Amino acid sequence: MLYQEYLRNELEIILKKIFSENCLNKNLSNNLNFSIDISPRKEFGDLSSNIAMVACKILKLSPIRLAEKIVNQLNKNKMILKLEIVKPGFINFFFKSLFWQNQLQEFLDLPEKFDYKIKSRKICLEYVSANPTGQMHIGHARGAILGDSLFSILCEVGHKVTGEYYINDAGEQINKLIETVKFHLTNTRRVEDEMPDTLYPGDYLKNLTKKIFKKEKINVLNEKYKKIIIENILNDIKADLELINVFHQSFVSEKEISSLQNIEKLKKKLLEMELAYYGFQEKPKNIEEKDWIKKKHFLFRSKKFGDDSDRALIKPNGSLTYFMSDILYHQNKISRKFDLMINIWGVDHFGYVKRLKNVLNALNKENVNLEIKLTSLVNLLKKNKQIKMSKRSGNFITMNEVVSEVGSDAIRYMMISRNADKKIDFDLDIFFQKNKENPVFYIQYAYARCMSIIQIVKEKRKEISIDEKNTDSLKLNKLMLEEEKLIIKHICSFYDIIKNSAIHYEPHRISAYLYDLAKIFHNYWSIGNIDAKKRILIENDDDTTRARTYLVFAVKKVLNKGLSLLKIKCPNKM
RNA sequence: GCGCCCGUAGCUCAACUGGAUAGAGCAUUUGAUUUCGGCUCAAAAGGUUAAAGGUUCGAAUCCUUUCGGGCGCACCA
Repeated sequence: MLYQEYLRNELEIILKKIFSENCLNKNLSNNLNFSIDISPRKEFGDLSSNIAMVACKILKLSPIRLAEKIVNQLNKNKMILKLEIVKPGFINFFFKSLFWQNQLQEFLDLPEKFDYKIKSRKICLEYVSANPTGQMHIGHARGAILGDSLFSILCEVGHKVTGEYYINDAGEQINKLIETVKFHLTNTRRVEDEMPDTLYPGDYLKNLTKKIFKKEKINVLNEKYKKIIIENILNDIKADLELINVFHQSFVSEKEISSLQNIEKLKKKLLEMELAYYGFQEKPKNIEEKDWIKKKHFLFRSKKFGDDSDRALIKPNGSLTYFMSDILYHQNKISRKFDLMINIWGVDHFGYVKRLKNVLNALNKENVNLEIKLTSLVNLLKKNKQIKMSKRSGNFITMNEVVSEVGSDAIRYMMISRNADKKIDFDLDIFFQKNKENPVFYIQYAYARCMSIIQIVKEKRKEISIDEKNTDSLKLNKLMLEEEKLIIKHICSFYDIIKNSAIHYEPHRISAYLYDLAKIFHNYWSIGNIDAKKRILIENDDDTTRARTYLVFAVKKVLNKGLSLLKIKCPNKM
């Protein structure tokens, strides 16, 4: 059992006992959320816990007094070298070396599929969902990679996840797309400037039109052609996504979901439940009186749920708003019986979050579990200057271009290494460097070093004869260095990091963890340069070499698994 | 005008969701290694966590106010 689980169990048993002794229901202790951490400082031992401070209130004891009680019980534990109680009430644990050596063995003995002890849920994870009206840009990549990484992580801990792409293949933006293609069909020789600004600018659609229609003369773009155009764009998007290893299991078409029948059904339900009505929309606060044209819409009673004004569902011309089609889509998801829906949206959709949740909760009797993760903006930097992006002129950097410059690994790392709600300054220059400043290089280099050790042992030190499973004559008591203990501690917390990353939907915890592990491993490596006895491979000392190589196996395993979860390559050589 | 998010070292970011003296990388200064793998390692310096108040054993984290930045608040996406 890894130390987190082990120590938690021990502490919980003790706590229950103390609760009973104090005539309290021992189950009260179940809700206590105490922590077990790697101690932030050496003086604080190997591990530390705040258990006494968290539990003291219910027990009406001072934290120190409670800590003493807990420590008294723990003293019987043979693996513990020393226990200390510090100031406000922390308990610091000092374990025997044997304990950590055993932990390494435990870690490598774990089965391939780790049991995270999480209740498996059926999850619909929606990401990307870029409109099929143009190419992907770097902002799309952020949502795509966050979504895709979350997909891996949620699957890893045991959830059943469907990665889904919602195709906005209906509505206004598609009309605009078709108009743009029509323009290119009939205006082949005109210069860009003459393009009306109601159309999508840029060369992409111009070239696409050429590619699809070649020299065919088309007068009317019927449904068949519309479909072909959208399919072509969608295929380009999928190809771009593949470049950064992003995939979906399910593609859902807006057009199919928002059939007349479904619309009528939803309209009827909304009216019956008095959630919607036909009426005039209020003038928004940021619009001048003179610019405001009063129109009659089909409106959601958003005010009832604390919104400033009621929100349009169906426009005067009968077409759907984005909001309405989102309701249809989510009702469709709900009918597919997911335990949880997670959406990755750009922060510009922020305004919809509350009202979508409100309408879904009102429409459905059962609680709707919808989690919406918003991603902030991405700024591209080159030579310390921001690369200007102008969607209006059509001159924006496509994701494709960024991939061809820095590669998929760099993009993937960068996009998940920051909390979603913070903007990213993506400095492309960093990823051309082959040094510590480039975090991807740094982590991959640690992995390559592990592989190098393993390779040397296999080829030049055959007498060592070791692999992950062959642990004959392995003497882990040779691992006595502080650096080795630190690595073991980190490695054994790996699965907790993944678990927390899944619980909070935060992949950046994994990238940060891998960076830390790479750091302490490089450190371990380099102390061998100062003191030959501390090298991993030592002449004339097979036992130590074997034990240290075994540790390297563990580091390799973690780096490999971590990088694979984030879909970043693990190079054997660099 | 209203709502939400953000503000942490000169720069780019962490901080296990309320824990100990707020940590990393870059840049700066100093040293080690160039022999398992070369852009690797160590040390120093750098902070009133935007500001002020409050909550409690304990606050970057929670509450209130102010300042600054971003986004949203018809339609369009």
